[in-house]
Amino acid sequence: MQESLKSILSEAGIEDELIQEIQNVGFPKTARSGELIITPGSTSMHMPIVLEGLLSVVRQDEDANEILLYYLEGGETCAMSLACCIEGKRNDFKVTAEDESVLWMIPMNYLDGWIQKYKSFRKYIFSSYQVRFDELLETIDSITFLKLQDRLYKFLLDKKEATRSYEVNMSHQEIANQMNTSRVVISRLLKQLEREGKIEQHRNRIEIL
DNA sequence: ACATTAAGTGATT
DNA sequence: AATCACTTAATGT
Repeated sequence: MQESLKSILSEAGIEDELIQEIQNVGFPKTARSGELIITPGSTSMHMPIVLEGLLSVVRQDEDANEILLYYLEGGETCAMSLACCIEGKRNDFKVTAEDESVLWMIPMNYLDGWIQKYKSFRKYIFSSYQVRFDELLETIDSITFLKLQDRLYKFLLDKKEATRSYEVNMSHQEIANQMNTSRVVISRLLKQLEREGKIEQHRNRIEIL
């Protein structure tokens, strides 16, 4: 696990000195599949780096409406919790482990200093923002310009990409929640996709063809 | 066998 | 595309 942290960081161009520090002050956190990692309303005191597994970042409003923003995979860090860290604000999103995951948690009080001291760290943070930002743009595009059926198909393909599996183990209800629409609508659209031969349905499971 | 939860469908707005 | 009301199918106890 220390190894994967090391290779992730050096991949990102971070010098050995800082890698050493990150290893010293951080600690590992494992999450079971389905576990909530960041809940809305909490204040995060740590910046997480994903070492293994898959996390989903979901935006939530006060009526518990939800919308999936993006997935986080190995090597990535959560830009949103970072922003919260630095600003000391409350989170207004939730992060869930979609899979057995391992995170490396770094106490936030180190971040400021590192950003000042290490150009490579600054670059790492900024580029992870960049990546997140691009993903958000894509999500916005999809919400604004795609018909719901295309959005749904894209949702499934993204999930496939993220999990590297042709199986999506979600109920219609869960999908509807993440896309902020109703279960009935999802059922109808999935049925259509099935008729078009793009997917195959089973209970609590969808196979992408 | 029965209850519970998931999925399918027509009608209406 | 959302909601209602209802049916049917799958699964757990």
